Amino acid sequence: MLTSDIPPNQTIYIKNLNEKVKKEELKRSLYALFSQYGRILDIVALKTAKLRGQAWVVFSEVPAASNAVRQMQNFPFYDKPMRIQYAKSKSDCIAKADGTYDKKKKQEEKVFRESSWIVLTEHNWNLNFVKQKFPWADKKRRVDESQQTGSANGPRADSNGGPAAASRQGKPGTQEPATEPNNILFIQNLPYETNSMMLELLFKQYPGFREVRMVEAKPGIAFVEFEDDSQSSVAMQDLQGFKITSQNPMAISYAKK
DNA sequence: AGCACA
Repeated sequence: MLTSDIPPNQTIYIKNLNEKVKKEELKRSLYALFSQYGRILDIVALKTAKLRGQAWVVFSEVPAASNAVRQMQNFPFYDKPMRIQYAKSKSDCIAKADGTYDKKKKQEEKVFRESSWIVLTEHNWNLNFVKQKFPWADKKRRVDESQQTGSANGPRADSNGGPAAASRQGKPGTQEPATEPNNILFIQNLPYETNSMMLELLFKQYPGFREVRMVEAKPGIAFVEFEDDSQSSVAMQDLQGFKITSQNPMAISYAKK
């Protein structure tokens, strides 16, 4: 997501902070620095591997956040220029005040994120493993596939893991796939327990994602809609063969028109 | 680089 695409939020997200500064000191300094823009309701800073060097400052009003984003952009702070954006989501302290905070839902999301992280890790591990072992096979497969599907994208540089079909084996129950590109993808061979949230998590990382539709009457299949054919094709190539469970490589084709 | 609320 382009940073300019993030809608205004009363919380700002700051990165490129000096990681050596202790958490409490960091919060105090951020407070001192940013309270000139408005009332600060909360500051969140964690020092976990993933979150160090970042902080969230929650203002009571959006305009305060806007001014802070603009005016403190690149401000040298403990010898490093701050990089400031709007936060991508609402802070818990706001949601709690709103009454929109839902502890149960949050917990579910967290559990799910953790489990899908494992799946993703496993997925990428498989890919990298296969790529190292059989680079020729991987390349060949990709060429074959892009010809076969008539995709406009063709083989492309791997960014976050590359195509997923490395370990695709037989496709039980696969019907004759539609070969004509479509902005809607047809997913088969999903494990029974798949829900739309899981699929959304996988597919929404690709640009143009619109929605997941599952067919309650028919477990194991789903439709995933993108804005256009080329965007659906990218997702298809990348997630082809993705295993939600080790038994279930996804079989992705274009939906029939 | 990295978007959370221990």
